[in-house]
Amino acid sequence: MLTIGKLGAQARVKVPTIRYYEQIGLLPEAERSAGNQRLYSRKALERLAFIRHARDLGFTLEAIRDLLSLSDNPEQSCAAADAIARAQLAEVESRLARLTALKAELERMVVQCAGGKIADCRVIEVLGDHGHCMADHHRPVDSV
Amino acid sequence: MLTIGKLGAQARVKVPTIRYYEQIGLLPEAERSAGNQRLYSRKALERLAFIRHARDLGFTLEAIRDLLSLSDNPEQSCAAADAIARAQLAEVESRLARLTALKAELERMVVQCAGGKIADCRVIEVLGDHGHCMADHHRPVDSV
DNA sequence: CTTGAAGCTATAGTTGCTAGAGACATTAGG
DNA sequence: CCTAATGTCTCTAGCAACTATAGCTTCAAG
Repeated sequence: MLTIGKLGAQARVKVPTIRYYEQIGLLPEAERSAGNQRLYSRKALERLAFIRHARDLGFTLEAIRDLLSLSDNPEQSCAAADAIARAQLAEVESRLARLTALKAELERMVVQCAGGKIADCRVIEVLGDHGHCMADHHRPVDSV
Repeated sequence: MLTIGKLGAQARVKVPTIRYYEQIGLLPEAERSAGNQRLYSRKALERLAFIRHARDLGFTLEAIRDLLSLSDNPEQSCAAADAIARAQLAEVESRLARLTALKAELERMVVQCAGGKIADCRVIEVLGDHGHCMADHHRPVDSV
């Protein structure tokens, strides 16, 4: 049995984050020691590793909740999990496209800034005028 | 003079967002009509367009605050604005790299899911096991 | 002159954590 | 065995950057 600190170290998840996951029901309530400290099994570590990995891949906690409920009921069809992963892939591809356009524009801005005064600064100028845009990146680029 | 709704439409910024920007001091307090409604000049529209564009490019509100104070003092050197833009570019490049790795893994997951039962589903399996990772994307991928 | 859209303020909610306070538990060293 | 340091507990509040709701007032069109 692992204490919360060891668990966090093994899964590379911070301790308050683990407690937060328990609070929102993503992790079951942990067993407790005589002194009321949380104790975790190897199974709990696997579940947390699953969550950590899915977060790294950009899944929201809601999507992870779905995936976990799928893996808790392994007799169902794989289609649902597949759909979640496909949706996630589409999202990632869209973000990639927008980020690429965005990178081009930032590079253009930086190159054009010739080290003069603000008054001539292309960074400021480009930011002030949509007409200078080369690409259609005009949708919120919020989260990976 | 524009009402807040017209301003929002022209800059493609939602009305509550404009009020929020005023509240946090990113926009100056607007003039008011006799009936206490906010009125905006063309200058205000430009400032809001600047913010909108910078947000699209992924600048934080804090970075935008800095850029705006630079553009309010056009006699200074351009170096600070350039530094902000360069930092943003570096951030975007790092996100691009991680997203690309992530996309590869999601594709692999989707391909491997052959439409069977969850018990054989690679989506779940890959997410549960860091050993399956092909790329080093194991850093928080939080925001674009 | 009426009615419906648009505006106002204020507050609370969102996502995914992170940080702090103050109290109790555990462990390593002397 | 005692103590000091570290770890853990609960609870609350805070972060970014909005978004939504409620309950009101104002404005513009017909």
